[in-house]
Amino acid sequence: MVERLELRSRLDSESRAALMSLPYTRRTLEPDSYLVREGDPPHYCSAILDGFAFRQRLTGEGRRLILSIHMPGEFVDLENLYLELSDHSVQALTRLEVACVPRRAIETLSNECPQAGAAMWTQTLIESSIAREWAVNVGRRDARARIAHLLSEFALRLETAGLGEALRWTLPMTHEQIADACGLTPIHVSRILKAFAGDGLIVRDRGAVRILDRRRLAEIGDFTARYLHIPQRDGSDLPGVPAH
Amino acid sequence: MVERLELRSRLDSESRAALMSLPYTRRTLEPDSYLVREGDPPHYCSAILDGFAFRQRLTGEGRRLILSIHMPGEFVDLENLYLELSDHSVQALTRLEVACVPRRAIETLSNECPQAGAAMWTQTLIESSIAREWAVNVGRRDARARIAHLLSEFALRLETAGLGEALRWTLPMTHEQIADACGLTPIHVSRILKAFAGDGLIVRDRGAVRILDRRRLAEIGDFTARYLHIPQRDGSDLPGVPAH
DNA sequence: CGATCAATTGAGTCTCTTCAATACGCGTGG
DNA sequence: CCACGCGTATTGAAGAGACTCAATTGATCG
Repeated sequence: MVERLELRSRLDSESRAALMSLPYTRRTLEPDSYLVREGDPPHYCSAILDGFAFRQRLTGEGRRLILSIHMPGEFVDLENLYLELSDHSVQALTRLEVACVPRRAIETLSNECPQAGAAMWTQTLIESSIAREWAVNVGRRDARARIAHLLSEFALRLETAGLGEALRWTLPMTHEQIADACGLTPIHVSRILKAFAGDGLIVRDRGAVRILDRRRLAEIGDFTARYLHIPQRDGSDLPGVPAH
Repeated sequence: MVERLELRSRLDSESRAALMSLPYTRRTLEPDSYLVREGDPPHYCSAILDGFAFRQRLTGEGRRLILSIHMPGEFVDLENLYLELSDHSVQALTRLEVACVPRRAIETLSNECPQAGAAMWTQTLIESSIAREWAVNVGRRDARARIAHLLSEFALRLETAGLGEALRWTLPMTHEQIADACGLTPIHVSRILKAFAGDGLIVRDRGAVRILDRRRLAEIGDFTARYLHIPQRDGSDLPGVPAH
């Protein structure tokens, strides 16, 4: 189950075995409960087995920005591996199953098996890349594009994780969460989602958003996939993303 | 000269020696010239010896967001070490002296000397943390606070690099660059800087901003230092930052 | 069947943007 | 040394996108 973590890096069997033999404890978390709290020293890194999580930071005035969404197969909190104190929180978006690995075990692994370390390092680099795109999104796009971009990124990452059909392309976020992910107010998010629904791009059911037309959302959201650094086997386009 | 890179990580003499013996070539770049171009495969990682650089990304509509500022003693483009294509550009902000290290040499080093690898990994984690804060800044603060935050971060990092006095606390950015760093227009930046100057927080000379009152800027900008992960020897406050 | 939380709708406001014109600083060349 | 040109900064006025406030609806759950 922890194996599909490293889709993106070449691992030999030895590294793979080392990763597989990491000690862990399984935990289940309810929505909104904290995996990591801002200001805590990090003791564990968790790999998501099932469900979604998100990262967030608060301003001094108590305003929130959601920084990223995490899916099954991803490690959360490798970001704090070598840092003293966590600079942000990680919370469960849905009911969440995680495998908690002691931080020390990961440090030891990456010392003894540089290839596995490089694979994890690579994941943190990809997450930085996503963070940069996120900043561009909230900093330089209008509200429609921000939301469309969020949906597009989610859809493509869902697909990459092999979960698109299974979850029926449903983003389990409330308007308030979407607003905090895009630097908007929930009221404005509501209006824009309504317009998207009217245009047949999405449907809304029970506080979640189901994606219907990825292609058009990608256009509206100025979405391109390069920043996700998804390995390309062949030269073909990624689905739902306009050519370059 | 490359030695001061690793202020934040504990390195034994062996790792230090390995880092010091990395092969490199020295290059000088004029302002605005590219160190890394979006879409290029990364062949080198550069350590800044003198001057400032910045990272940027463009939207499909050609709008720019500046993602970070880099100072002497920092590696740029470790971010692309294990990635196929660069997802952003790095440009010289001022005249720039860099030491270019072949990517392969760094990979080899981090395989053979995990401690040095961890030190570099740590630097990339800190940069992600800065990127997250940057996203919060453009996503959830008003224009005044964004600019004040940018100035505060710059001031503290200058100091950490030991360059505050030497450079007289001067941020060598045009209004347009500040605007692109904060997700604003240069016109609005101009107005706000004028107000800051009127309040005695800064002075402007020749398209650069000199910082006068760090403490007040930090308040206005909702600036706290945790996200920079600057190692604290003693329990004392960082200068120019309000006590938590 | 209230209670509660999320979403919706409308009206008015404000920050920041856009557009346009002008001024300034600085290097170049006459 | 001054005129010219260019990039950057400034200023004003008008407009737009997103926000705030407030009231209403809707869904879910005990």
